Amino acid sequence: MNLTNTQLFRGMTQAEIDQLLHCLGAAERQYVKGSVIFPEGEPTSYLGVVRRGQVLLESWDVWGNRTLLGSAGEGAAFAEAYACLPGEPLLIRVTAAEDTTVLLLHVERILTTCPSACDFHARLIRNLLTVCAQKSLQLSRRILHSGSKTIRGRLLSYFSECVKRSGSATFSVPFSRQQLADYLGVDRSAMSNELSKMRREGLIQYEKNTFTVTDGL
Amino acid sequence: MNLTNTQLFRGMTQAEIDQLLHCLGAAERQYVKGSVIFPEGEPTSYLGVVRRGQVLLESWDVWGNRTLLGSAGEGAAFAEAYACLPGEPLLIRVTAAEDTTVLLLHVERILTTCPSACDFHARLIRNLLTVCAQKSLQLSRRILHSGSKTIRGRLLSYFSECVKRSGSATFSVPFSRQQLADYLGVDRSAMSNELSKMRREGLIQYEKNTFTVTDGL
DNA sequence: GAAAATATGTTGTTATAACAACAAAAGGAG
DNA sequence: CTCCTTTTGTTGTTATAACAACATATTTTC
Repeated sequence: MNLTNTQLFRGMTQAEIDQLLHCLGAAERQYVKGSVIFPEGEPTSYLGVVRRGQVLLESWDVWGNRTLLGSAGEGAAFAEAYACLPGEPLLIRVTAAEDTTVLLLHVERILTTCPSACDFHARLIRNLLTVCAQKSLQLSRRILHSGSKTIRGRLLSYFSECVKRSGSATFSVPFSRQQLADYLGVDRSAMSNELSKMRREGLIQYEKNTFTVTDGL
Repeated sequence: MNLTNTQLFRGMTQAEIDQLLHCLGAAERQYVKGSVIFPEGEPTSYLGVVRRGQVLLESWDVWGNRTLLGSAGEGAAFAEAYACLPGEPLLIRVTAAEDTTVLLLHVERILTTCPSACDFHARLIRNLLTVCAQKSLQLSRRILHSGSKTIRGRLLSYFSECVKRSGSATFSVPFSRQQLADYLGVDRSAMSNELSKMRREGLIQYEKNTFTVTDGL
């Protein structure tokens, strides 16, 4: 993943980014599938950017229910809210959904070093704000998808976002069935059942993680 | 509400804030209970700060279910994420829960005007980032409260946050019963029923909007 | 390629929350 | 104070999703 295409480094040249990374003391780390990148309950001073792979943001309650707050694919930032709030313990655990490479940036350095000295540093701060705002919207959408009381309603709400985002009636979801169920806050088997029903009724088609909304949604 | 106590203006003197407000062209507006401050679907260039009263952030799906994303009390900012993302249509509607006075700030002006010229302007941008990050956490908590499949689980999750935030086993919630139900994504009458059960079982006590968790939560 | 592990789909049963309808209480307006 | 409106609580019924258990399919590992 080229960093020039990420939200965080948008508007910068590769040379500027290289200089910035050096100045910020950025570290690149690799994680094997399933390993924990940031544990729940601990604060972090670092914000992450996915260079390769995918990370999951998940939480487990006392009864063992997992909630999936979301995922970050290539180029996406994660844990930026916590990194901006020193000492704030993570409500979620960040894990590698597959073998993943991430870039870790010390947010304090982004915010405190020479904010006026270099042009692109100011740009970086502004980009960070944009990323935070977008993450808020992502979370809002996540909430609205769970607004319906029925499984079908939640699926349709989620699918309609997928259609809008991909600009096509056919799209692939970045989740396994279990993950999607946890994201929508429903039981996996009940969701599988509902998906089958919807397919039988001609509302949708799907093959693995690729879905097509056949009815005009 | 004194602005020196708000997250957005934290660390500034009244004189600095006054100067800033003038420089930013801030506008104060009043809204009667129930009126719409920002309509759903429209973008906004303004971020709001509640000076007096309370605002609600709510959304309605096609089936008529209302979801309450949260509320902003005195001193709290709202719509900051949308204001930071020009052209982004609001997923929610912002209304006055009671007679309310708000301060409206044009975010572009915060971000583009003389970012290096004045000290407290840089401070404002940094504060805005903090506010955005905190809002993200608020939304994350909101999601985690709906993680449990049972009404009781959701109530306990929410109450446990209230206890933590207020630092006391007795706290008041900023919601009516209907609003709390919409916030937790459950039916109001079923929630009332569950609250009664929990009271009978000695888990909680309540009187209007003041709750006490009697069991060590 | 075979075996194991994991993921997905199916069905039936049961618990639970939604829903509807109403009663009671609280709050506001005149 | 009284009437009206709104909010909250109660109960019974019904729809629905959770759950459990299993079958099938897919992926991973050796």
